[in-house]
Amino acid sequence: VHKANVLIASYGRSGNVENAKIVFDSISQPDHYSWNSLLTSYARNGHLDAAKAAFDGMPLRTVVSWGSMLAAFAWNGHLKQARAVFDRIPSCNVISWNGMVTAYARSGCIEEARQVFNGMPERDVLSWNIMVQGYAENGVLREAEKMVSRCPMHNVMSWTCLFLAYAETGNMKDAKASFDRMLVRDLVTWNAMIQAYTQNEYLVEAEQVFRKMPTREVASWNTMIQLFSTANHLEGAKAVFDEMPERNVISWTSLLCASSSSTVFERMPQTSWITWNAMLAAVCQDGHIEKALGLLDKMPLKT
RNA sequence: ACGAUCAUCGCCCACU
Repeated sequence: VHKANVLIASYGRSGNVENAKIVFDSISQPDHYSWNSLLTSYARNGHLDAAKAAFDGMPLRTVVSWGSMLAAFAWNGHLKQARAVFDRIPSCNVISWNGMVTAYARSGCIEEARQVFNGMPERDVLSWNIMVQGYAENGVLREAEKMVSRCPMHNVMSWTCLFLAYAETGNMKDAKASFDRMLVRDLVTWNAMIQAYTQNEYLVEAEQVFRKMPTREVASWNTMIQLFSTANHLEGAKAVFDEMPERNVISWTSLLCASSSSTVFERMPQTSWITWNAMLAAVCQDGHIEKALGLLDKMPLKT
């Protein structure tokens, strides 16, 4: 049974609701894990009615089932219903509370989110994170900042979210200051820093940060390609590309954007629809209508 | 027997 349950859950995660249901039906004695997995498969993929039916039909509703249902409503924009579910949960845990906070925060009801957050009997890292992200997304940087400093755990993700919110305003002074104030940083933080500099065309600073980084990963290198690309420095971009220890689709696509060259495109080991769009854009820019149409024909997925 | 599988955030890099 438990193997089947895992299957249901993974089908659900990949959006394959039909298969999830088939597996579920093949179980002679589904337990509450099976039911919950089925429920979340529906919930995650927008099948609200099916989710409701599963919820009503299940023999035993655990706090997980309630949580799924809450998330299902929240995801589909039914805040009121989500709230109704929340109010009826027999025994809330942190996750249920977080779910409710998330529901409000994501719908832009940051005040309500805050109220729920304030009423929480206990909070975990996620609770704080959701609030920080919520404030940051709504541009209330002062509150986001307060949240981060009040948070008892040192949480990289919160710090990074706050940093990104500053960076988005284009005020690199504030962004840098918040970066410097961080007590903990991880790769993502560093990557975000060079990315922010690059985007705001502080190319020298970006490269300095890149050099200073304790470790690097593909994303860091990719940003360096883009750095040279924004500087119109094709040779530099190529040099980075050759120098980097490993490459992914994004590396290739970045190089493609820098060079607009179809030879790069042909050499690519993998492509994605973004790659195709990038190539298409480059070809159109050069006015090669025939080529563009040819590309369009060959495109695996048109958007 | 216990455990393991299910719900909430998941933050950084490519086209538009």
